[in-house]
Amino acid sequence: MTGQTTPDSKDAILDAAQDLIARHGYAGFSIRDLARGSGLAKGTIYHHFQDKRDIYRSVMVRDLSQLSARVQEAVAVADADDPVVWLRAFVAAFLQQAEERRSHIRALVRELSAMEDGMLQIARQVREQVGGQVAAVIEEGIALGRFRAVPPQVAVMSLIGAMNTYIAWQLVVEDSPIDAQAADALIDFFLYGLMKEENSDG
Amino acid sequence: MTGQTTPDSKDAILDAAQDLIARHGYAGFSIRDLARGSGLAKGTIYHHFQDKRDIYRSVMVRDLSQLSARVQEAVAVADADDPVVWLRAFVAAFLQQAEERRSHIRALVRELSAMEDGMLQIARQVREQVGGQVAAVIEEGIALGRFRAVPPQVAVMSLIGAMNTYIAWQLVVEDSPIDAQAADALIDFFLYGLMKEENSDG
Amino acid sequence: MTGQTTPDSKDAILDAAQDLIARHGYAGFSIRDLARGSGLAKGTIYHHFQDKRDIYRSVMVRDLSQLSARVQEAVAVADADDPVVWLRAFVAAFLQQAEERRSHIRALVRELSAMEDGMLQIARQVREQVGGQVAAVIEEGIALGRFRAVPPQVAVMSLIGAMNTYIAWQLVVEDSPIDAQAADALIDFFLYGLMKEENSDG
Amino acid sequence: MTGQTTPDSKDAILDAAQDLIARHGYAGFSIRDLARGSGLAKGTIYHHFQDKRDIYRSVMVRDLSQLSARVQEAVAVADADDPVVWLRAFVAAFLQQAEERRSHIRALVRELSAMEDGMLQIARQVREQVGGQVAAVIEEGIALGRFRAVPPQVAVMSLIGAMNTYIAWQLVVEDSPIDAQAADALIDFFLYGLMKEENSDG
DNA sequence: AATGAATGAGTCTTCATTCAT
DNA sequence: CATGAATGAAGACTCATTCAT
Repeated sequence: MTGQTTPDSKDAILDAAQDLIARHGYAGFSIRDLARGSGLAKGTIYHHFQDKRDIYRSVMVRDLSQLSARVQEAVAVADADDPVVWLRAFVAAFLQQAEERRSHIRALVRELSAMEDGMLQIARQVREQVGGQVAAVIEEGIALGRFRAVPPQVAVMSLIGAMNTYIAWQLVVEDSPIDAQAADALIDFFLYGLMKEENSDG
Repeated sequence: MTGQTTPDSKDAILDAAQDLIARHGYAGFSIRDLARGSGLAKGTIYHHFQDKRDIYRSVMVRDLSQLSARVQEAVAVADADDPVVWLRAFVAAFLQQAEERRSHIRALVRELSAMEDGMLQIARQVREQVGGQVAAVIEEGIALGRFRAVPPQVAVMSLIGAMNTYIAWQLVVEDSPIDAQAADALIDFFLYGLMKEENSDG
Repeated sequence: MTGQTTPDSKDAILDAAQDLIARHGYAGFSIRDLARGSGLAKGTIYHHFQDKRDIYRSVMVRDLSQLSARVQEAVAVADADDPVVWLRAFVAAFLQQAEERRSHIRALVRELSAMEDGMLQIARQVREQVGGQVAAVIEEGIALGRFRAVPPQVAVMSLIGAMNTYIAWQLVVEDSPIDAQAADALIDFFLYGLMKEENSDG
Repeated sequence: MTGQTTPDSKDAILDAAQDLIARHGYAGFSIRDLARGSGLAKGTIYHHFQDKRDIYRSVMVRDLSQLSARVQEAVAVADADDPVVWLRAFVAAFLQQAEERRSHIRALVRELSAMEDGMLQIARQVREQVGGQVAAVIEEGIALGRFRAVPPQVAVMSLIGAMNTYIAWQLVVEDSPIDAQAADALIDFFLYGLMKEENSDG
């Protein structure tokens, strides 16, 4: 009943493409490899997608929405009433996502600047969605009198920035896994700067 | 004054390559374009460099050292005795550098994960050099009793992370210039989290 | 009214093919474009025709017979007793046909030499049919004592040749419409060479 | 001393291309075959020419100028004072050229309508050059009182048209050689229509 | 130091065609 | 009658690189 368009091999292509883009970037992956990787003929790929760019675009759209959804979902279970708890859950989910999708992160990072306008809008949406949620929680914390009155955007940038840099160096440069303890130190530092007088969460 | 060995066309190649890499990334730029851009013949390029990788490596080495030197230089004039003043100068210099080298930043961001080991070591050196300097200043601030006792690496990551994220979104995604006020808010938030009881710097 | 066997989509394909062949020639048109142009799926085209060649052949057969029929028909109304009147009517009909089917003419011209034997036979038939008719009229004129005794084939070639060259340059090279006055001058010159002593026709 | 740019392999490519275009037309010949035919690598072809179109253009330019030059040259030896002699020489040279370059003629005929503007201008120049010469001779004949006063363009079209049609059917459709006797009849018919009272030339 | 000719593997993409549904 | 998924060969063209001059 639902418009099922046999997304069988289209997904196979997308899967293989995601992997290849993660490893070699846009310019660096070839349709030939994609055919090999997806088990389909080159022609078939062009039956499902118009372009190399079209494939790239589709992969990125799919991935960004997955990323967003997964973080959302992970955060949903946290106690929504306590901003501190929520933020800790968010950091944990975000870093875990990164850990699980190492190579994908690399691709995103690498291709960020090569993105075309259509893509960037999607990226912007994800940012606004995720960043907006974090900002809302921070504002709530301020309203509750638990956080001091800082511009929420600045706080969001600091938090996500610290995480991103940590991820970039840990996963991309050092090629070593996420360290839970380091992650804790990170959120602690952030919360200290954010909170009023009482300790982080002790 | 410096021992200039008239590396005339070698620099021309490097200049053209820097521009091209900034625009298209490693896999996306071609020797043909490089020849066109530098005004030399393809053969000549191979007379000066062994490889495409060799060109890439050379560009990155030159750029990273320039980046590092410029930040160093800008920070040198700041009052080295007051950690707060130093950190503010550092943030200003770092962001200004980014502003001036937009396209180069894009390239660095994009190519980070594609870097080979040799390159990564250079990147690591820069990080250690720059990050180490920041960490040293923070440690000094802690020793002086002006900052609270946090793991310096965490603080460094938070500061550089916030800046990077800000830069990435401002320059790469939004394509708009660095905003001095936003930069101030950023360092204020960071310093508040870092300092003991007194306000950021008044 | 006519025994129409509802060859619905077969004609749609032929129509689209005629247009495409006119524009790009045999090797230059693709089944994909044909599918797009006819509003049918590629598979459907192969349901109606065996081959790309088969499509081509069918288009040409249809077009040549249309061409022939239309000229025939136009000439039928002319006074069949006066060869001069008939020839003038023929030239007029021929040139008008060309005017109406510009692009088709182009295709025919372009593909003439690439035609396979089967096609050439059809072309030959048309030539013999049309040329034979003209030759017959000329012979009749000779018999009536109005034309001088020339080899009819030579006369036919001169007339059709002049028209073809005129058409080729006017429609194909210059891309400008048929000029009635020029057409008159053409037939006048021809008739003068053909006729005995009296003037062309006043 | 002359700017010799080693036109060695460039000519080899042009030669092979001329042959292939003659046989298969523009859309029908492939760079791969061209490489094979010229004994060079695919890359080398693109070192000398920008495009497939560029190759095509170059071949046509070269051929058209050759054609024009050869006819010119052949006609130069004829008695320039007698227009009738000149015209007979012209027809002979033109038909002989056609005979010698069968396949080339086919290509020209076939590709006429696919020609781009640049090419058409060249074709136009050749036409004006050749046609203009013929027209001049006819005008001279009129001035000398040997030909009747006809619009020279019409006469030129009739003559060249008859020849072209003859060539087209003989070489392209029938694939049989030029017949000297038929050629004679052709020019005779033309001259009769052109001349005043005396016989063709006997 | 510099060139331009040459290469062949590789690029993305389109081709005509088949076939299960 | 009609489709759309699938194919692999072939399409034009670019690649990084070599080498004689």
